Amino acid sequence: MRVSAKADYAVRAAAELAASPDGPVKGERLADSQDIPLQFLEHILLDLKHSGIVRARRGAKGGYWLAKPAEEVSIAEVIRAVEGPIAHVQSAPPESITYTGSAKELQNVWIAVRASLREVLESTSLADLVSGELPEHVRELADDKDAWQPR
Amino acid sequence: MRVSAKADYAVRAAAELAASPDGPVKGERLADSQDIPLQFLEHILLDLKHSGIVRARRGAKGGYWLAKPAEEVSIAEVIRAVEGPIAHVQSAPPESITYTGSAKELQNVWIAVRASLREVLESTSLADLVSGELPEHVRELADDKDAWQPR
DNA sequence: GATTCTGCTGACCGATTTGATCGCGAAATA
DNA sequence: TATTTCGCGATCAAATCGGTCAGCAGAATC
Repeated sequence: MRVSAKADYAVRAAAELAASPDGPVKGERLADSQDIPLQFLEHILLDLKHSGIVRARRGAKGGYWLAKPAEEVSIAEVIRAVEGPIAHVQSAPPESITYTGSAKELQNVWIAVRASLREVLESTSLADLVSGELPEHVRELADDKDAWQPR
Repeated sequence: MRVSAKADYAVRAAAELAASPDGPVKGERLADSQDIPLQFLEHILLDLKHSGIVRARRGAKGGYWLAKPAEEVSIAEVIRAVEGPIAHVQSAPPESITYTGSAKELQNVWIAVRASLREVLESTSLADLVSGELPEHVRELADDKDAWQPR
């Protein structure tokens, strides 16, 4: 249940694109501004391109830009583009697993886990992220003092 | 953002223990009933023992049992025992990360992600799991038809 | 048309993690 | 003492992670 460097980088790069609405942004500038290794970032941007989140042009005056308005791109989409489906269990989607005996209800728990992740990640768009205006229920989760407590 | 085999196994084994309240249960029986490789499971049970969730005795009549009542053991505890902290980002806790530029708000998102995971995993005890009486908000998440939709 | 710029892409790399097995020692019981 | 069962480190193959390298393919500029 951890967030990989790749996913973190991807969201940050996408946020940077969302904040630069006009014209292509060079990979190098994204790498610099978010302190991400350039060549690693290029692979990530390629993933984002393949899943239709980003578009790109080569050559002088080339670079990357969002394929859709930042309001229409959720953080969940970005993460899925680089990490694949969210909240898989043993590499399988929770709805496809059946448990037996005392663990019968476990499937419902994993489904709930996925649903709660989705509630946060699908409701938050890149526009929300760069503007700082997170959806209300996300803000409430983040504002809870207990949520900042390590465990 | 995936659930490892180890975590899945750990919760299932713990559920099996929660459902066998009297006396020690042999590793072999746990492995059989939940279809988990025995020797792998033994390592997992050792982790659970080290974190005080389970106790064990060797020899004939030996086996494993819960160190606490099943009502007092959350699924979150079990997962932490085998996987470490939940929802770390790049192997660091989200509260320790600071982002710059357009990604400044990202920390709040990761905090919210962790909080939402905790809301599910800390509120659900092994007793809830084996009885099938999941906490209301967990049940609501799992009952939403959209939550069963793959993506 | 040649050059330069920049993205595209596959190959590769070392370290770590994952999912597991083996073997043996140490308790507990009979 | 023999048997049972857990404790635990060693080892292992495969996958993943985080990242680098090198060369090709378009796009713009001169």
